[in-house]
Amino acid sequence: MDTAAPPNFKDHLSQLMFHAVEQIRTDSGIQSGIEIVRTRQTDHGDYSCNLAMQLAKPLRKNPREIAALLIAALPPSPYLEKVEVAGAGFINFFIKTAAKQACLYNILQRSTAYGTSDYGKKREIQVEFVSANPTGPLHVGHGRGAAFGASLANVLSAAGFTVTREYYVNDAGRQMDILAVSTWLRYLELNNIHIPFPDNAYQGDYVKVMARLIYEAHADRYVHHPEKLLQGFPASTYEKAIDTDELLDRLIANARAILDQDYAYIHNFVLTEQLGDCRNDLMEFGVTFDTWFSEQSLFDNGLVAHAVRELEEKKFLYRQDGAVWFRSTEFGDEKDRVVQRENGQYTYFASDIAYHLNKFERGFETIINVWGADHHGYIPRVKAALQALALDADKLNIALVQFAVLYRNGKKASMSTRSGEFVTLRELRQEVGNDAARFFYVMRKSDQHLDFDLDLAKSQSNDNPVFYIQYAHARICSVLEQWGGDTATLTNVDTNLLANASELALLQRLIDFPDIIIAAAEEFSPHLIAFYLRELASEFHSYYNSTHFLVTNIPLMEARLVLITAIRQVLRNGLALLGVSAPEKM
RNA sequence: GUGCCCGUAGCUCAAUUGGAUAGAGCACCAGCCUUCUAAGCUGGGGGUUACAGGUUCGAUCCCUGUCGGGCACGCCA
Repeated sequence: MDTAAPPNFKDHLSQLMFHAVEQIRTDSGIQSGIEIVRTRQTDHGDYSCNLAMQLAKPLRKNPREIAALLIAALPPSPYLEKVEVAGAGFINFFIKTAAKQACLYNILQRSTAYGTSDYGKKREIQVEFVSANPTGPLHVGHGRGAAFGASLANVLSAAGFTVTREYYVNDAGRQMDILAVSTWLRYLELNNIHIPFPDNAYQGDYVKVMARLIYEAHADRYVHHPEKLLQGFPASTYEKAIDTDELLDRLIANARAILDQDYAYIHNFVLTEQLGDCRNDLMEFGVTFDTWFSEQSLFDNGLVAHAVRELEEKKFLYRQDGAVWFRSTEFGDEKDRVVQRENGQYTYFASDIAYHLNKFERGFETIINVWGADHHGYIPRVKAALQALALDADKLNIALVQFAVLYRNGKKASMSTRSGEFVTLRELRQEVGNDAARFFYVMRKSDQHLDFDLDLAKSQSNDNPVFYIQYAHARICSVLEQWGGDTATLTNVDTNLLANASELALLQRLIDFPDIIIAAAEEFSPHLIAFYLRELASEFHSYYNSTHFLVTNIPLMEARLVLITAIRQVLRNGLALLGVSAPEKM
């Protein structure tokens, strides 16, 4: 067989078509990148091109006629069996079986690198995802963003982009102050000082755990004049204000004043604790980051003030009702937005402008923000700010991820904190396992609501797509183990013997893998990988049931072993993109 | 009320972004294990792509309207 690795057939055909177009019409206006698609039916060949139909109007000619001209002008190719005009003017390409068979060695040789391409030309892409406030454990909603973002980043990287994975840490805002005060109140309780706990402070048990850690390490070291905490709030009014923001803000202000330097200790302690927990949780989930970007650093380095000043100089700010507003309506937003409050505090939006300005200054060619779908209303104002700063807002892509709804026993599992049903990502992972969680989260298009069936995710049955795919991998491992040889020795095998319909279909499926990765990268759609793997596994299981591999005819056996070894490799590589393991035994 | 997203088989979802006869999995019915893992396979029925128009060689996809569902509309993050 031919030892030279065949090219990507899509790219190859696209180039052939480009040359053909140049032959028949030099002023066609077509530069390159002529679209070639896979066909759905085998009698339409392997690949197809609709260019003739698109040229029908400008050339004022019958599309079938144009197709015939294009085919006649096509440069010769060693990989093509035949080319046909079909239907309304489709050009259908049939690839030589030998050329497809030659791809098998390419898969084995490239091993874990098979499927990767240089499509992205090493262009720099940043994917920012999760970015949950470090004020408590990650919940199942964050889980989908984590799984989606991690898989997307893997896919982009495999498609040849240089990817930076980033987590934006909201360590500067009011929410962190609320957590610090909540923890201090719990700590005071451990010191037998009981102040009614506000309804809108952090209620979770993890707050009590942090309080106990401080108590055990420092005893009553941080008990300072708790009576002053109620300043401005006599007991009678306190009870009434138990669920108001005014009370919370007063408690924060008083705690800062009372604790002074020690406030920073508690604030820093709870931040470190929660961020560490979050990082461990994600690491166990197979989700890692290159950069943990601190919101506080934007303030410390003067970047927020800098960004606001830029907007000021460009005349996009004005003062009204004591606050400073950004004229985002000039760029299509529904209303203008406050960047600095009446009390002098910058809004979250202000630091976000600085953050995005900083992202652009770091030189990324594409920036992807993975956000929960509930943030969609926030997009116009961020893009407006970028435009106001004379930046190319189209470089910023927002991937909205819809919520996941958990189902147990066919019924919605409540997600409220009180119910005791699971709310945290960690509990989900413990119940269904990391593999099922990672796979189920990306099994649907990200902008679709996800019904997460807990019972299905746990079930070890053919209904469970994760096990179905992993089972295909384990079956191959089992066959190869019983064969007993080393797959690395399968180098002089006559792959021409792989000629029946299911073998040819599997070959083409394996050849599709790099194109699937590119499509998933282009469309920010890792679910395409999940669907692809389901189909590959399905075709393999069918093949397995119809064909015996370990036959006495040695050349035939070896040819089939080469094929299933290649399938195993693609299953592994695909599962790796999704962060799912490929067990050798099940 | 205004804006964004969505509506595909009984259920959960695909459909190479405007292509050829709209596909899978559950569920239902009928079959396949003394042979490499039955966590598997084979066959069968199931559709006016919410509805009504429009654009063109061609529409699940684009435009308009209606109905239905979700989300967002703060000097919160």
